[in-house]
Amino acid sequence: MDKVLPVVTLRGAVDDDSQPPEPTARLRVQRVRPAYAQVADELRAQILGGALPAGERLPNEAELGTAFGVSRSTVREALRVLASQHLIETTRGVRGGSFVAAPDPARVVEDVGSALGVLVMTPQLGIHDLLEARLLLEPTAARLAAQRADAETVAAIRAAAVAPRDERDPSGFVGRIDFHTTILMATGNLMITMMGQPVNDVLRTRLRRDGVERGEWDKVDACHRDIAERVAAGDPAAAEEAMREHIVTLRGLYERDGLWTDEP
Amino acid sequence: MDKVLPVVTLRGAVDDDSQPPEPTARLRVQRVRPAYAQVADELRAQILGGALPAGERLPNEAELGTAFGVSRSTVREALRVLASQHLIETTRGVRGGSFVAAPDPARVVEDVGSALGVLVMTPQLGIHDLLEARLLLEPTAARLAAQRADAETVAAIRAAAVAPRDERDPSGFVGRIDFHTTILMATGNLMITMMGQPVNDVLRTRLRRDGVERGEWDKVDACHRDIAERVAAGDPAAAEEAMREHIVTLRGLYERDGLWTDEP
DNA sequence: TACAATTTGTCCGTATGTATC
DNA sequence: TGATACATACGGACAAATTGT
Repeated sequence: MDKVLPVVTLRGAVDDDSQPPEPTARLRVQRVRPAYAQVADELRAQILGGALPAGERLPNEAELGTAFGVSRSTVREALRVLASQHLIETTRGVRGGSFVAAPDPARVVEDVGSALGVLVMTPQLGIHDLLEARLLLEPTAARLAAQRADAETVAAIRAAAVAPRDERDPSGFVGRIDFHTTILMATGNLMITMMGQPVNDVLRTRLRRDGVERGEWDKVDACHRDIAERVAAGDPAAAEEAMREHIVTLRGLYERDGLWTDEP
Repeated sequence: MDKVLPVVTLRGAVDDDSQPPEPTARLRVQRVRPAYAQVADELRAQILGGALPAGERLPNEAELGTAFGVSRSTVREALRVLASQHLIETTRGVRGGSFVAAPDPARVVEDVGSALGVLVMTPQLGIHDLLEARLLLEPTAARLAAQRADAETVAAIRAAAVAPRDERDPSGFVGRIDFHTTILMATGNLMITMMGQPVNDVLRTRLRRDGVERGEWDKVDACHRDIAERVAAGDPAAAEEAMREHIVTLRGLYERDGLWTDEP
């Protein structure tokens, strides 16, 4: 309870856009920053600034309230904000409380994906953009994978290439997209994985799985196995080219209409 | 107040991981989903599902409470979660309330950037990964820009190539672009822009700009002008190659240590 | 200018659920 | 089997902000 210092707990502080010489500003200028937001800001700054290291336990809600000079309800609203940004985790019971969360790549990928997800229904982002991005990213990813994959990773890629069909995914649709995710992860570059994953997520949720003959999916599976083998062989150029051709083929499949739906 | 339908407002519902045959699970399984989270989930589903279109005004907090069978405090915590994810915006006063937020590319890029920000302090994501991702993305972006940029875009690129660095321009999406962002946007592909922008954001905030002789920055500016001219000339291959060389050079500059700081 | 209406913001008090010892 | 220490949830009250009259 030492580190949480409410430096300036000014009630009703304005967030200082300093617009006295601007009487024309009409568009909803947030004049006062609510207390819960100020508390959240302060805690976030302390977390990101390293004052509160990962795993650190925060004071309980009542103590935070007195420390910041606000009520418990206000503290709770601030904590909800931080929790939804995965900066803290809170558990109940004695030994419970709010703890600074450790950065988790998987969660960040999720966050990025869901952040991008809200854009995908806008007319500003169409399937053509997604497929172009995929064509930009994944062939090179395949190249890097071929350069770097160790035995374990190769095994994972081979496994993903056979498109596991479970009861919830009889056509293997989701499994096929997972192959692409596996390739991305095989680059060993978390940034590249995170850039590519949202595209696959969106395709997974927005693409209709029916209306395609089984023969087409068989061809896709063959492509995947081919790519997997080229990666396993450690042949970067071949892997890249195979992935490129595969994606171009997929693009034709997707855009030969009917597969893309504007309704989720 | 019609569209907000609390389909199954079960209090104390378990989120069904169905792990009765697993008594060994020790690692904090979230057994019950708190009411505020359930409310947030339901509202989020309605927003993302399109049942609540952008701009729509939600019922006030009291009404939401009775609709979901929870108290107003609980509703408020749910609303804070949604607001922190930029799914709603809340204002006070008559005519105020909570409104479904319109998807905003600039905000999404911000979110992605801040989500990534928590990762760059971990050993799992180093500057090498960022620069590799940049090297993957931006040369091709330059190629696409050279293929597609119209006169106006070319002018913007030229302007960005000579724009002064280190200038804070907090207004808007276009306002705080640097040269690399301009190139990304010139692809005309929002997905590519959003994939590349976080990298630039992170580099901008985490890179020390001092400790480099002015001559080095002059060379960078020269590179930018060179790339801009190749894009303007509509020479995709030349633009791509220039950008690639430029980034490789930058990588050397960054990694010749001292430029990367682990303190924000 | 003043006042009323509406809605979020904030507080308090209390009770309950949950995990640990 | 309690006892403890947390978060979770409720309901009511009032304050503050914004808009309209």
